[in-house]
Amino acid sequence: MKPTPQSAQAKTLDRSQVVAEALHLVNQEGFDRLTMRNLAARLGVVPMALYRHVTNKEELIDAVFELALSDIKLPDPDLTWRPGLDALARAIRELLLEHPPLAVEVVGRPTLGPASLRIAEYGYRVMRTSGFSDIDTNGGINTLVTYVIGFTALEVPRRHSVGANPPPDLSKLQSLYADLPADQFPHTVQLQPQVEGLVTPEQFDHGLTTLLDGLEHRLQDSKNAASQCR
Amino acid sequence: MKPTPQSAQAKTLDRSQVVAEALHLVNQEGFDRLTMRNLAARLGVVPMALYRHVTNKEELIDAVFELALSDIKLPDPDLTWRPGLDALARAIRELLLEHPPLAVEVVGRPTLGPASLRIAEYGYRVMRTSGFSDIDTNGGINTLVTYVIGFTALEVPRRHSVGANPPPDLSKLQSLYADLPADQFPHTVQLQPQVEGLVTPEQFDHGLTTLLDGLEHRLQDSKNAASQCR
DNA sequence: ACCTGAACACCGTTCAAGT
DNA sequence: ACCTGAACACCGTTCAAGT
Repeated sequence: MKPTPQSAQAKTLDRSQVVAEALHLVNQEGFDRLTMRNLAARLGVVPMALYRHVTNKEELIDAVFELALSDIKLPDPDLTWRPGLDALARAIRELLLEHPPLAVEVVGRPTLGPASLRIAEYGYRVMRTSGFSDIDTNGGINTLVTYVIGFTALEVPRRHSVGANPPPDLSKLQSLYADLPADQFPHTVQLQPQVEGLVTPEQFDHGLTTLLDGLEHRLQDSKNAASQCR
Repeated sequence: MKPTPQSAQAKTLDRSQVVAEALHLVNQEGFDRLTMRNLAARLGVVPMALYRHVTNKEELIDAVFELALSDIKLPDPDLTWRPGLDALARAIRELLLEHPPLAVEVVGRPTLGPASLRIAEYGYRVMRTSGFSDIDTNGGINTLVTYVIGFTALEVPRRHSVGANPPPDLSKLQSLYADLPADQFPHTVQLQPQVEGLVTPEQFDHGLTTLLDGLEHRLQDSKNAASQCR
C-alpha cells in the first residue's frame, strides 16, 4: 500500500516544525541568535535543509511573528467600547510580554497577517457599534495599538534582559540620576522618586486611562454635534 | 615649537568624525549597512583603525543616537503645558523623520544620554509649572514620548523605504484589503477608505489630540479634588 | 600614539550534487 | 522530493606587529 503524502515519512522536516522551533529559539536565546545555522543545529539538520520549507530568513521571521500573534486571546466581542478596548490593550500587552524579544522587534515591522487583522477588526467592531465615527474609529485603534506596542517595546529592555543583552542594572540608573546637575535638570532631579521605577504596570494603566479618556471626550463631542443638528 | 594636541596632525582620525560619518552612512544606506568595515572604507581607513576611537560597535551606535538626538529644537520653555507638549511632540517627531532608520531602531534601545534627558526635562517643566501632580507629570511624559516614538517607528517603514528595504507597495496593500473575506472582517472592509492611507500626519494629530485631551481631563480632576478639600 | 594585516569564529545564501 | 557539502561574499573582533 502506497503511503499517503501526509501520513508517511514521520522523520521528515515540516514547515510548522521549523517555525515553531524558531519561536522557541528566539524566546530562549534572543532575537539575534536566530540564525539559519543555529536553528538548523537545533533541528538536527544541515543549514540548507531549512530552505526547502522557507524561502529565506525574512519569510521565516514573518512566520514566527504570525505564529506568536495568532495566540492572542481576544476579549468578549459584545463588550462596549471602553471595557472592550481596555481588555484588548491588555491582551496585546500580555501576549507581547510572553515573547519579549518579539515585543521589541515588532516595531518597525509592518505585520499585516491574519492575526493582526483579527486584532484590528475587534477594535473596529467595539468602537463602531458604540457610536464612534469611522474617522475616530480608525484613528482610535491606530493610537491604541501604537501606544501598547510602543510602551511594551520600551518596557521590555528595561525590565527583562533580552537574550544576551545587559541586565537591567537599576543601580547604575540610580547613580545616573544622583549625578545629574540640579541646575540644568531641576525637574528631573525633583521627580527622581517617580522616574526611578522607570517603566511600571501602573504607568501603562496611567497612559491607557489617559488615552481612553481622550476617546471618551471625542465620543461626547460627536454626540453633542449630532444632537445640535436635530 | 611643539604642536599642541588639538592643532597638530590634521590628517588623523578623530572620534567625532567617525560618529558623524556613521550617522551619514545610516541615513544614506540604512541601519544594517552600518558595519565597521563599510564605515572604515568610507573613511579611507582599515577596519581596525576605528577601534582606536570607539570601544566596539555597540558604543558607536549609542554615540550615533546621541549625536542625532542632540540636534532637537526644543520649544519655548515658557509655554503652558498644552502648547508646550504639543510642540515637544512635533519636535521629536520631526527629528526622527530626519533620520528614518534611527526612528525605527530607537525603540527597544533605552537612550539615556544628555539629549534624552533634556527632552524629558522640558516636558517635566511645562507640566509641573502648569499644576500637574508629580505622578501625572511622570506618567504623562512617559505616555507622550511612547506615543510619538511608537507612532513614528510604525510610520516610517510604511512611508519611506528604509535603506534597501522594500518600497511602500501601496497597490499590494489595496489588493490585500480587496481580498479580505467580508464575513470575517466586516468592519475592516467597511473602514477600508479610512485604513488605506495607513499612516498619515492627520492620524498623528488625531492621537496626539486624544492624548492631550486625556491629560487635560486629569488636570481638571486634580484641580476639582483640590478645591473640594478647601 | 595611532594605524595595519592576518587570522578566528561567525553570518545568509547559491549551486551542483547526492539519495 | 528532500537533504547534503563545499563554496562565496560577507560579519565583529583579537592579537601581534608595524611606524
